[in-house]
Amino acid sequence: MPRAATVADVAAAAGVSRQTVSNVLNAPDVVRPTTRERVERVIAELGYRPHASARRLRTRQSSTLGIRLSQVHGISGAVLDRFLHALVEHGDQRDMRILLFTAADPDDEIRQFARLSDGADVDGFVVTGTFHDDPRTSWLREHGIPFVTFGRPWGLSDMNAAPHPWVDVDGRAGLREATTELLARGHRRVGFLGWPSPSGQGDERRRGWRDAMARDAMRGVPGLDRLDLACQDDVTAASHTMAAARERGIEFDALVCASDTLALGASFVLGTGIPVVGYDNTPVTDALGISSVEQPLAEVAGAAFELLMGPTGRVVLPSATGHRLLRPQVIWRG
Amino acid sequence: MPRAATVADVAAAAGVSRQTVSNVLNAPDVVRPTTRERVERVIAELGYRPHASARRLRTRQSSTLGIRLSQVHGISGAVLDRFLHALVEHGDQRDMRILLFTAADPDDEIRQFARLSDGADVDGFVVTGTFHDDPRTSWLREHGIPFVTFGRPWGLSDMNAAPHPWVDVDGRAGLREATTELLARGHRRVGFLGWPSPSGQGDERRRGWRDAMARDAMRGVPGLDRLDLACQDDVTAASHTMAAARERGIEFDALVCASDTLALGASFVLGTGIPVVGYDNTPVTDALGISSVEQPLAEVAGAAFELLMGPTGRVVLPSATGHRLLRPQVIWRG
DNA sequence: TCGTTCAATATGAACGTTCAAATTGGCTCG
DNA sequence: CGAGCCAATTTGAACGTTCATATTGAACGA
Repeated sequence: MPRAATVADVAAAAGVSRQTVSNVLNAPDVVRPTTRERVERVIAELGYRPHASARRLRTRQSSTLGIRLSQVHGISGAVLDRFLHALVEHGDQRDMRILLFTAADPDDEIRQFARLSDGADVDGFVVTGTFHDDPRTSWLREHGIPFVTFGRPWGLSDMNAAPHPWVDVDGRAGLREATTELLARGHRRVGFLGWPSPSGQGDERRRGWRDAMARDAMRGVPGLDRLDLACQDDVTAASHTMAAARERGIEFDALVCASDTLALGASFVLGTGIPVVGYDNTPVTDALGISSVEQPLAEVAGAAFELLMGPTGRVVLPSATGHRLLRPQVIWRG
Repeated sequence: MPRAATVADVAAAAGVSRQTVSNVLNAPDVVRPTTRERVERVIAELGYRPHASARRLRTRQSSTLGIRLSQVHGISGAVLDRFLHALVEHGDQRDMRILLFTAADPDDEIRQFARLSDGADVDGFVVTGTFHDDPRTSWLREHGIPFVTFGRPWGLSDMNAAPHPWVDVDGRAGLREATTELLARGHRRVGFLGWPSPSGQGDERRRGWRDAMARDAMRGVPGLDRLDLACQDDVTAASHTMAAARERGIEFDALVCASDTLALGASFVLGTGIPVVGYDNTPVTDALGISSVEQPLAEVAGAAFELLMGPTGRVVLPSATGHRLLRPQVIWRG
């Protein structure tokens, strides 16, 4: 393989200076059209491609975002998968790359933040799975490193005044929509199977179900609390919880769940007659014909870039810390 | 945030030259211990971290491997997930990074190869999901770009004389082991549900089942072919195929499958009495208590690096194209 | 005593790009 | 007709590191 062409080679072959070649690539409008065409032709002939590291060294930006590849997370691992895919595709359009790293725990993740940003490996981070009093976001903020979270900053009184940009999916709206539709289809005793409180996302989803139930149903139905179940995010636990509820004499018309894992476990007990709605639209629910709430991951990825880069071509420390709350979509099946 | 420290800063503070600082990091043994300690102390004080892009520019290697993040892959998406995780962790130890890219089809993937390697974004690639007459591997070979495949070069008469390094998991051994164990437990009519031939991996797994059946069972059992079923890799298709077989009067003691997807579909029809073994050990089988063959993905990742870098610290065009065929492990459940 | 050798460290250049500032030359206008 | 302007292009330097080579000084043998 011959040595790769450089700007100097292109410049010589086209009879212009290095800078003009650079301009053809980075600021085409300042170059006279005839010159531009000539240079472009030479670039194509030589198969010239700018050396990424040289460019990064000079411009002092890596055009790369870091994201933690979290440890496998049960049945809904596909969510991170799809999110990653969306990030990479969106990044392509913006000339950004995605670099993976792993971490054992939040502190370790902070150590990786330091390593990657000190080494100028990345311009910023996409932080997933935020939680109450998240040490990661405060660390990044203190160190002036750009980032955006997928997940809102739980525990704040006013989400709109968050100290950093975030994107999230409105699980409450998702479950409200699912429940409302079930009620519209004539179901009355629509139950909820979620996670024990407190849980940021879990409680939001529960609220969505309550919203719909309080507004629409509750005519001659016992207290909502009887239909409100919770257990660990585990298939077997979900089955047990549902079976126990039945034994206590609680009957369900339909069920909405905080996750596909719970939906799967519940559907074994409820059988095929009673509609169950899960959350995350994992391949399993697709395969089994269970309805599910799907997060708009492509839009989440787009919003993440938008918040981090704005209309500009580079990652900036966002002065106005925006946010985006996206609506999920219910996929009906069966 | 103050400007990050550079080798020059460290050198000045420690009263040595740039090169000595560089040596402390890259060739500690040529520096006198007392000097080394002094420099190391200064490095710690200043929080110096080498600038990755500058180093890459100078050394002409990116210390990065590219891997395609393939489009969603049904129920066994978790496999790529876990493989990625293993790659990243292993890469950490070798000071290598993993860069993601996406591609719509093999030709597009080749275009990405060109883009990333011309731009010196990566030193090489990990290519997954090889198939018969794979244009990707020939392209990479022709262009002198280092790579290793996860998946053997299907279609060759002699795998040991492959034109490029590869790692793969011995699915045949996995299914042989699973089947042998079922026979040892007293099952006789052990069926196989796989994919239609020809299929590299699928046929290998079928062979594993046949190995065990031919060796151990077949005393007073009808022809193997009756117990050998195939359908698309789809839960519903698997259920239908099993149901149809039953209607034709074929009875099973146990079943081994080419994938967890098939195992899932089959287990719905067979119920809980008849043991089913899947392939890939996805979270679903774990959740449902279905046995499954697990691929040693961490070892695959290790072998990939080993083949690509050898004992050296850098990616090299492997002159001797080695390979590694790893044994999977059956996870018994239920 | 004086070259010779070798370990330890220092110096200058180079990797390929873009930034900042300088140069060129055609055009307008008083 | 010359000063002034502007678009187009060029030039020199710099980003932070490591390579290749040079320099230093102490130890050694004849």
